[in-house]
This record gives sequence, structure tokens and C-alpha cells, in this order.
Amino acid sequence: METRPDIGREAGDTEPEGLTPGARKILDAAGALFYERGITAVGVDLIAKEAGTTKKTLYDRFGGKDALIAAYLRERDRRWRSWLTSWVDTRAPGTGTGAGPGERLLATFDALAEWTRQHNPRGCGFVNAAAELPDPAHPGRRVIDEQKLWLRGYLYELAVAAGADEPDRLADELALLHEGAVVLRGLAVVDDPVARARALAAQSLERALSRPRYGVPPTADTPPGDRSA
Amino acid sequence: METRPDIGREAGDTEPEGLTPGARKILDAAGALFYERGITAVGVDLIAKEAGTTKKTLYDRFGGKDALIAAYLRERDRRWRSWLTSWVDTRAPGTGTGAGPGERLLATFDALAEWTRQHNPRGCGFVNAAAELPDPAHPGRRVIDEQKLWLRGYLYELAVAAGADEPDRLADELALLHEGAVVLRGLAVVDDPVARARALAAQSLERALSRPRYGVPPTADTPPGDRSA
DNA sequence: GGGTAGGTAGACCGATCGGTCTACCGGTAG
DNA sequence: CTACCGGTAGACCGATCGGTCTACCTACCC
Repeated sequence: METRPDIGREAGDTEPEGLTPGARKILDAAGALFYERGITAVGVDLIAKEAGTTKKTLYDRFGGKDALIAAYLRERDRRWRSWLTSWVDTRAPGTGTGAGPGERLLATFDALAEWTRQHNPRGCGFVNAAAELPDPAHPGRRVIDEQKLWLRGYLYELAVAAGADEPDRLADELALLHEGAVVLRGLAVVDDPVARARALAAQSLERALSRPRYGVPPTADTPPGDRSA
Repeated sequence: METRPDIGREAGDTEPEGLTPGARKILDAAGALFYERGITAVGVDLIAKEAGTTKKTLYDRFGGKDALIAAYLRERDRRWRSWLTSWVDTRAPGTGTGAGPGERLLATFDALAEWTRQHNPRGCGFVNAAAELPDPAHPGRRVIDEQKLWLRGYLYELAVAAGADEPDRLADELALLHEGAVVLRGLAVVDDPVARARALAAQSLERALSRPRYGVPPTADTPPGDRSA
């Protein structure tokens, strides 16, 4: 179990807080089981068995199921943030390029599309977890709140950088579209909800950039038909 | 001697009062407990105790926990549909009034706002239930799918009646906003997400109605029954 | 009266829940 | 060599899980 690049984790990931090999296996197994079958429905015996370890190791390394749930959410949050920011920085470097100022905001939807395609057949793991953790004092709830606040803040930063009129409003709207898209991805009511959300986001963006704050001339937006096959 | 556990009524049943008093109390208690604490976390013993009945009555009336879950979802679905349609019909009668053609579509967001204020402190009950029912064969899953498809179809009908350009697209977009709003209502990241969603819906609506399909002026109502694609 | 429906009360079942425990084993650092 | 660390193996705990069962009661209708 040496650290080998790009196996289960994304590029640029760093091993969080030096997990022992047993703890790593447990966290991986818990991550898959919690997301696929639900948190409450998965017992610690099954996690230990699936990880090829024992409950002893689980309790020695994590302390209990609640702490393991929080660790699972932290891990998922860390991967999602890394995925999103690296995607945006790579595909829409911005600042001086010929692309429109809203390119980086729209790129978040492309990142989401690929993320859901790879890791999200059952909707947002954080929304699902919130459904199972009604107790506000549960350690996992803090991770969930942080994740949602972080995304909204990230969208706000991008909105400000793009020179959007009313960046607060734009960030709220795009956060709304992100959540709606990832939730409808889990259900089967709209096909390609992320693409729909992106198109609607482009429309919202167009309006927000047509009246920039500091007199920056409105530039041509990226065409909505920009989507790659 | 056991009565038939077919009380989990089929779709098309409009009467909630085929229920015996004991079954009614159980369904009420289960509805509150399932939504507030999560489905898996709530046991049948607690439901029977909270309802002031016994497990015997629960199993005689509903057959088992899975059937009770489906009955709970059906009940919630029925209330939501009734709430939404009656709100729209009352506050936005449409067809011949002086209001705009998209008034009924926007009214769905007002209905949602009031619904969430009254019944939805923890987000969408169906999304939460879907998170806890990963098995596609679970009887509750069918109810969830029907609920989401119904809303999307209802929005589509309203979009067609309003004479929207691309009613499929508009229905998808509004469904997206509905889901995003109700999910973010459960979390605490955006204040008044329903209002944000309504504003964005109004914007989407404005565009969809500015280019009606057959050259009808945007202020005129297109007669319903338009089913061409 | 008899039959039946709906209900209450509560014992009981095997399985599983989260969590703790002792005992042993291999590697490694002082 | 010894001490310790991380792990394996598995017994064990009380509680609770979904579900079944017997027994008895009341009310209503033929």
C-alpha cells in the first residue's frame, strides 16, 4: 500500500494527515459503501470486512462511526474542491486570454458534468448525507455546511473576478443551478440536467455581465453551443 | 384471519380515508418521524409507540416497513400535488385574465415558498428518501420517480399553455430551479433560495415568451392543447 | 347469538447494531 | 534484546432491528 500516484485519488491530492495503510483501506471502503448504500444502512462490521481489516483497526484509527462519517465527508469534500479548482484553472485560465470574462464561471459546470459522470450516479453525497444526519451537533454536519459554503464562496470570487454586476446574486443563482443539476442527475426526470443548468447559467451570466460595475465594456460571451461532444 | 395488507393504495386513489383510525395514526407518526429523523434511522417500534398503537396494527394495516415507507411517500406526494395545483389555480387562474401568460408558471415558485416554509425545514422529502433507498426495486422508489416526473410534466403543461418557445427546455429549467431551491432551503448557504429561483425563473420565462413559436405576440395567450413537437 | 373487523398488550424470534475486549503476530527503532 | 506500533482474529456486550405470534377486548352487523 505505498503511495502510488493517480490510483484512487485525483492528481494533486496529498495524503491527509498520514493515514496508516489500514485506515486508508477503511476510509476507501467506507466512502464507497456510504455513498452507494446510505450512511445509516451501512454497519461498521461490513466496512471492516469490505476493507479487509477488522473493527479493532477501525475504532483504533477513527474512534467511532460518527467520526468515520465525518472523515468520509472531509475526504469527499477535499477531492471535489481539488477537482473543481484544478479543472477551472486548467480549462479556463482566464486573466488575459481572449476568452470571455465569464468563462471560468461556466467552466464550473463542465467540471461538474465530468465529476457527476465519474463519481455521482446517486446525486450529491453531501445532500444525501444531510438527509441522514438530522442532528445539528453531528460532526459530519459541519463538513457538509463547509462544503456548501465553500462552493458558494468560490462562485462569488469568480463572479467578482469576472466583473459581474451583483456578484452576490450571481453566486446565489449559480449555486442554485449547481445543486439542482446534481440532484436531478441522481433522479431520472431530466436528461443531462448539468447541460441544462449550464445553458441557464450562461443566460444568467450574460445579463450579469451586460452591466458591469466599473464600466468595462461588455464582451462577447462564449456561445452556449460551446459544449464539446 | 389476517387482513390484506393492500392499504398501500395504488396511484389514482384520491381518498386518504380508506384508512382505519389506527392506520391513520401510524401514517401520521411515520410521516413526521421519517422526515425529521430519516427513514432508516426510525424503527417500527418507535413508530408504533409514537402513534399510540402497537406493531401488530402496523403490520396488519401496512404489511411491513417497506410498504409503510411507500405509503408515507404517496401521502406526501398527494399533499404536495394538491397544494401546488390548488395554489396555482387560485392565485393565477389564467386564461382570459389580464395577467401575463407566464403568471401560472411563476406561481409555482410562490406555492413552493409557502410549502417549504410550512413543511420543509429539512429539504425535499423525496430527495432525502431517495438518498436512503438505493435499491431500484424498493416500492418507495416508484413513488419518488412519479413525483418528480409529475412536477416536470405539470411545468411542461403550464409552459405549453403559456405559449412558451421550447416548452421542453423551459420545463427542464424550471424543474432544475425547483429542485435547487428546495435543496438549498434545507442547508443554510443561501438565504431565501426560493426567491432567488423565482427571479431566475422569471428571467428564463421572459426569454421563452419573447419568441413564441407561431409568431403570436407575447401578450396573447396561446390556446392549450398544443402538442406538436 | 355468532361472525367479523379493528384494536391493545406484550412475549418472542434471529439477526444485526455500535462498541469493547483479550490475545497474538510482524516489523522496526532505541 | 526489548519496547512499541499497527494490524489480525474473534469472542463478547447490551440494545435494537424488522417481523411474528398468542390472547383478549370492543363494536357492529346479520
